[in-house]
Amino acid sequence: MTPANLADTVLSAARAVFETRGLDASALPASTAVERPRNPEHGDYASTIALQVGKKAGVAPRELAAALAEELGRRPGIKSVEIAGPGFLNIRLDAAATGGLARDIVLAGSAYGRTERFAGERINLEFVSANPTGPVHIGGVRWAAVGDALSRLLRTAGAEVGTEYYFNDAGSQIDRFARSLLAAAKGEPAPEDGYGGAYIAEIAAEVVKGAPDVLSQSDEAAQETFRQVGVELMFAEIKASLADFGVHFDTYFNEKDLHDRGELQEALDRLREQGHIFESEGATWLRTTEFGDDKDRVLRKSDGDWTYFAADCAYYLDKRKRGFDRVVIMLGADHHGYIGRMKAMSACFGDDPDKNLEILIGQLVNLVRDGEPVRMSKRAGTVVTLEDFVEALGVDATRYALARYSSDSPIDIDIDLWTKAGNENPVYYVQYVAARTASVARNAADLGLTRGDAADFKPDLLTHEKENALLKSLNEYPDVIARSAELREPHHVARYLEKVSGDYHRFYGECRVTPLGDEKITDLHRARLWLNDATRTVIANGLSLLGVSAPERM
RNA sequence: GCGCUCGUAGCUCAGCGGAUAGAGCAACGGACUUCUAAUCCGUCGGUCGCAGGUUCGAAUCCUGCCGGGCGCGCCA
Repeated sequence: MTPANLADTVLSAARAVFETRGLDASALPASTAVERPRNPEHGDYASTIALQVGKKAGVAPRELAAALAEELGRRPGIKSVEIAGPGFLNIRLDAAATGGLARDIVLAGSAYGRTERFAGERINLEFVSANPTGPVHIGGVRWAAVGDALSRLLRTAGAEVGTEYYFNDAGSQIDRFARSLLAAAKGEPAPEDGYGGAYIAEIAAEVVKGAPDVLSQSDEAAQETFRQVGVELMFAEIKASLADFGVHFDTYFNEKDLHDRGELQEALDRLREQGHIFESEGATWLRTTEFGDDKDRVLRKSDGDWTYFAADCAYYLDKRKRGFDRVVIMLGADHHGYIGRMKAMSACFGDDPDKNLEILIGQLVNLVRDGEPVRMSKRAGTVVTLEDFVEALGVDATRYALARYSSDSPIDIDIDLWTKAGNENPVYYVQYVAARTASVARNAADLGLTRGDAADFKPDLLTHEKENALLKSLNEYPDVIARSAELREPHHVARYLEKVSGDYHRFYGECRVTPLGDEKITDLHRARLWLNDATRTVIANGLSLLGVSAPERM
């Protein structure tokens, strides 16, 4: 029995009680949940439903709880129900009902944890979105890890997800990039407003290698070559470093296409139809203040040029036209000022900004060595890059470290901590369970111990306190995923895996899986092997959501 | 000034309106002739920033204040 099943059972028992007592069933919630009490004396699971609906239904919570306890106690799989405090229901399950899940988990394999929670929802996730003027830097790194994990989470929870990287290779930033390349190729110092760092010289050298006569051209023509080829090289490098990091995007979207296809004008027309456009001081404005923004925003400047915000509008409209119900954009904390205008823009299109547009803000990340933030990259000069992270920690530790914390909190990633081989390093702690379960399974196979047929599995043998705790944790996995996906917070998955890891290590310490010496193989050994393998399944599935490997050996 | 965000153990952080607020680190003390000790167990450690409010019940929701971070352009 899963927690979700139990919750349904509680609700149906409540309905039965309401019916026999002639109570108003509208006081009951559409769905309920059971929680796992901290204190083991409070049972395997607890329900607060009597507390929640007692008053509404006009019955004292304890009285309602008593009736519910009686009804619930008759349901299959439930060993006992006690009433505690003001009306808590403390529920204990039959060992077989809990233990049976170990088999279900093993048989489901990599599909364990999948739900249909978000079935039918089309969600667009945009993250990283750095322009190709340099390597992916620290601001994008957090979202590369978190955004990618979120996309995997949402897919596992049943959503149809499109990941997207938005860039602009035509703006003034790119001009500065091109001028910087040209200067580097000519051995001149970087322009005052240009880009520094060794990568500029490297890219410039690459360009010259591919087009040896470039420096004999006029500065104007040369700069154009550097712009085109340089952007191509830079973008290839960005994609390669993201790929090395395990991150792939379904769509790389160039702002230029919005211009070429006239989508900015289309967005403007659409907004005008909705009645939110006005002209002032020669410019064209969107009245975003109508929907709570601080000030109205210019879409088209008095010189006729489009603003960046106009492209944002067109891009949003483009995503919506492609059928995405939810447009999710992940930005760094320095961009949180955009939320107001973006939400208002969505409303101006006639959308519901609470539903159709989500903007997630990620706080700052520091890479820390010896207690001091690492500020500079060897290659990029002014900032720390994705490669710096991976070089310092490796892919697994980097992804785990970034996905482990709420994006709302600024974090320091300590190089010493995340490269340690010990339980103070969370990624090792969790991966060690993957290795340990694999090792136990190998040893079992060597001794001729196999799980046997699913039909012969005896879940009621798993009665040890540590077995019970581990089973309950494993059973929470689908709920953790669904909740994590709903909140857009992958860090819950990491925290959950750490909890499962602790439960497994404690189980391992007290419950021997493989037979000792010439001990005979028993049903208990086999039952524990099911539990061992179920643990490996959950750890492997969870780590894969975070893009982290589940090694067989360490 | 306005807006967003954070404030929980010495440190780094979890915490779904529920019961005695948790984990890791640090400190101290234990556990390997047996499945990986990269592990486990125990001890120590709290005005959940402050003050009100809502609630049967608040770290959690609301309001105000204090403190830290960030943002407030016809820039990109």
